[in-house]
Amino acid sequence: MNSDRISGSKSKRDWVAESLRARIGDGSYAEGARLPTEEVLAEEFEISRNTVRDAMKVLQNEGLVVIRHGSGTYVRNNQPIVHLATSVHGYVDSERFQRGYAPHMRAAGYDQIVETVEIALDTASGARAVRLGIDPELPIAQRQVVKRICDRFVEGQLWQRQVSHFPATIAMNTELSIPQHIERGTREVLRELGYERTWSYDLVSARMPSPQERQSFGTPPGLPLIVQDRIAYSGEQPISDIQTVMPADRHQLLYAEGEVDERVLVLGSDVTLIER
Amino acid sequence: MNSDRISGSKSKRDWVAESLRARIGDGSYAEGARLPTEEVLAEEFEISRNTVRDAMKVLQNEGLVVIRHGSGTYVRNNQPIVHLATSVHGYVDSERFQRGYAPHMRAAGYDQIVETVEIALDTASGARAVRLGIDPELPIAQRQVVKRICDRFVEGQLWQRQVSHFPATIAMNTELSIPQHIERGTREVLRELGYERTWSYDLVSARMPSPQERQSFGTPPGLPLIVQDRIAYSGEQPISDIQTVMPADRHQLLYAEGEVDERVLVLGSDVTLIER
DNA sequence: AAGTGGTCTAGACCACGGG
DNA sequence: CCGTGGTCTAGACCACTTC
Repeated sequence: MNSDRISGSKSKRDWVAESLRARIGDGSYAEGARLPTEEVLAEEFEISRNTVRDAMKVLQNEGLVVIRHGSGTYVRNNQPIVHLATSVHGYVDSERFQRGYAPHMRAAGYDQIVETVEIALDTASGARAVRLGIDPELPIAQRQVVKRICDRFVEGQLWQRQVSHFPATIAMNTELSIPQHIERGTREVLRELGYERTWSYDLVSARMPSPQERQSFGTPPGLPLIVQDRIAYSGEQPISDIQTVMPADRHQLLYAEGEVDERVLVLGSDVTLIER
Repeated sequence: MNSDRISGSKSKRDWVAESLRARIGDGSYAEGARLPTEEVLAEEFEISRNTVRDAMKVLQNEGLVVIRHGSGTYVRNNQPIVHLATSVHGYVDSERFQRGYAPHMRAAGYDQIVETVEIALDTASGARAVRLGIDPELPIAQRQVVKRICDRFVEGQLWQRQVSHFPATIAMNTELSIPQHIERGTREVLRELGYERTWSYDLVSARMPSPQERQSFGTPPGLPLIVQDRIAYSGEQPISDIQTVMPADRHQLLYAEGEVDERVLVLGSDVTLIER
């Protein structure tokens, strides 16, 4: 049944992982199907259950399987949920989620799109201070920023988190420092305050979540987060740093040169443009 | 010494991981320093070595420590090598690395920038076929693509890998299907072939590397890859899908609305623009 | 209640690196 | 060489889901 392990060539763990990987690849274990139990596999491969578990962890970290406590180990469904897109010519406003994203998600059959807003006063330091045009060496009192945390829930689960930072000199004692949804968006509020956005850039990176983040997002181990930082300017003055954190299995970013047109529709119907 | 574990509140593994995390956080274990051996920690926490190892794996997956076989476990150095940027208005050509990136890396003190080129004939399927405007249902013979694999090495280590796909109808039997560096870039070759780029978009995602990729890149466990796909068009005809895969600890993508100017220099001196 | 994965142990032995 | 982490085992018991 099993191609015998060439003794010494690799560890049992890797041998088992490779065997299972092959079975998943050729469809022996179909998508979504439950794998044999650890005990059964241990017998089949004539190794201890602990070693089977090690192999399972390898597969889990590759995102091939999902292990469910008390239930079994399943071949991970291909993540067809790829979507979300943002145009560099648009503006990822901290609270326009409802207008662009939520309707799309609802159309896709998801309900219960909830958005919560929190406010915190924070001190900018390091890279974020620099991006907001604040000298990180200044005393704390002069490095204050208003932090707006916007959590988007889909079906009761955290879908993405957006943390916006505004220099306190701009946002303190304005609508921006009130923990309440702003229907017209923070960009408009900034404009009314005399800081019209004239330029912006995005920084995109990826990292693994902390244990708390993994719990918040409900993501399996081995799933990275995409982090997008959009820094906006009014002339030479940085006015906001909007950070969006998204699990990589449900999000993909789209950046288009010039106008986004119907050609991107080849990607499928799941392209959402936030703000044009 | 240790804050006693509140029995039952959490697993020993998490308790130990948390303790070590705290020590790393407050500097008890400095950056780059070696942690006590697994055996010593097992004694200190009065648990078995296996459980210590489980805790170590947790920390490793968070990117906090690096475990070196035969040597010890070390607090991971912060990766200050963040950089690389690309402008959406530029064109990430499959081989312009030398002109934009290599000089920058050399200026930063890195030497030995090597680029290798391989060619393969492949069959497009699934999402990639769709992006290249090829019906995935067509017979294999009509779904052929020329695949150009471009590996960039820095100091003998794989730094990033670029895999370009061109429809075979365009690239077959042209300079594009010869495994040799193209100094003027593939964009120019396409133009000469009558396919001038008129539009493009990027898809950015992140995922964990496969075991082979981890080995190629020499990255530690728990480090994701950033994947950028740039799809270029000539009119309505997709002409290339250039995929760049980069470890997330050494790369960050920069997308700017309008022209990139000196304002991004606040990010530091490590901003490289590939092709304007 | 039965079944499945999660935690933990004690110990043996292997593989790698330079304390 | 010695010390370090890596692999593997057999088994006990716990936690979760419901096959």
